[in-house]
Amino acid sequence: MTATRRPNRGPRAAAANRAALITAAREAFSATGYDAPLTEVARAAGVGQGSLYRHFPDRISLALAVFKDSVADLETLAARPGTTLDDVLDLLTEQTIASTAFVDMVTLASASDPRVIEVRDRVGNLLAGTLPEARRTGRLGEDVTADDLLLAVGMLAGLLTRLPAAERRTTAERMWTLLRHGIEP
Amino acid sequence: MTATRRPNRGPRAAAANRAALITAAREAFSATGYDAPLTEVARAAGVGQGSLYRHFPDRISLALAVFKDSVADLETLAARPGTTLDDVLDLLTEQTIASTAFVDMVTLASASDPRVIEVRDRVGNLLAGTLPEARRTGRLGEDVTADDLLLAVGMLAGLLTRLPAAERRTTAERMWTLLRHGIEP
DNA sequence: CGCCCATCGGACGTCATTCTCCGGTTGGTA
DNA sequence: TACCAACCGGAGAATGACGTCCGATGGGCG
Repeated sequence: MTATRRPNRGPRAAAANRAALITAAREAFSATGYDAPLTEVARAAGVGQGSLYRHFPDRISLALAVFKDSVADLETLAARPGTTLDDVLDLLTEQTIASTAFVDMVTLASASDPRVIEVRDRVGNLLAGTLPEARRTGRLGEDVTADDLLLAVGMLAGLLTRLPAAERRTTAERMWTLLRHGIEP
Repeated sequence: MTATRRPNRGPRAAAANRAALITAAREAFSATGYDAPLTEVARAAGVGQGSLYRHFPDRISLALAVFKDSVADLETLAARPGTTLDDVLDLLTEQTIASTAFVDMVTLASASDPRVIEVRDRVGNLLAGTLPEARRTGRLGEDVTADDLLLAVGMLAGLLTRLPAAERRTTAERMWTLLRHGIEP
């Protein structure tokens, strides 16, 4: 019955294009920021704009595909027993240095989009899970919430976006020690 | 000798237009951010684009005119005897809540412009002047520099830019207590 | 073997913004 | 009063990004 419509030129080229787009977008987001021109992403992926917009109707769906792994990594780490708040924040910072776009997306105007909200909530939740332990061990003030932590990372990202890539790591580390000290009791 | 060329239609309309442009720009920067369309500034000032670009050849010169007062206020405050680092930071934060554009300009790409560098240095210097006292009274860690403080304000501005105006004050205060705690010894 | 259709790529229309150019206006001065 | 230099405003060219539309392509199925 060949009931299911099977793509013709398809499954191969389509998947390859999709993958190429994600890779190109990851680099563009990293280099240029969340605002990177999609036109440029398509060019770098060696793909027409038509294909780009077919696979990813808007910037958000492309970004979600790019950062799917990032969130998964965070969740895996947070789920592992013995993981502390510091560990999670370290990873999140590392991701932010590599590309501010993820945090940008979650903080930006697009933050009103349900898909983005879902992602932010996931990050918020996995952060929240590590808070009690951090409070017990005196690493975190009683009045600091998961929201505060997200805002702090948002601040950091907001600064890094404007910095030339070369200075990001140094600056991020300076500011991060400052923030970490700030959230202590 | 009527030696000096005197403007004809001039001194009056020109000065009024200039003032109107500065006022309009201040509002636009505050509402929309440093990226506010200059076209809109001209419209709001009731002035043609030609006049805008004649008075202020580029965005930076307009912004410098707008924020001249802000820097002056900071310097006046810092020069007053008895002023502490906290006082200066409070004013700077207040200015940032009112409009992130000032800090944006100093942090952004345009930061390579000599005129902008000069302004940033002035702010850096007046901050630096209050550091010794703050260290003595235990309000500031030994290893925190004036640069760090500028970066911290830059972070805050980076976050506020992305927030709807209504949430700015609350968020700024939360993050600011966190930062202030962070710079303590 | 040849048709068919899912998929491809990029040309194109739209829109927002920047900045320039130039004909028109005005008021001080002779 | 009449001239004209300085100033005015806005039309519009240039740029760069977005998102759509459509003719071309080529792999699978009959």
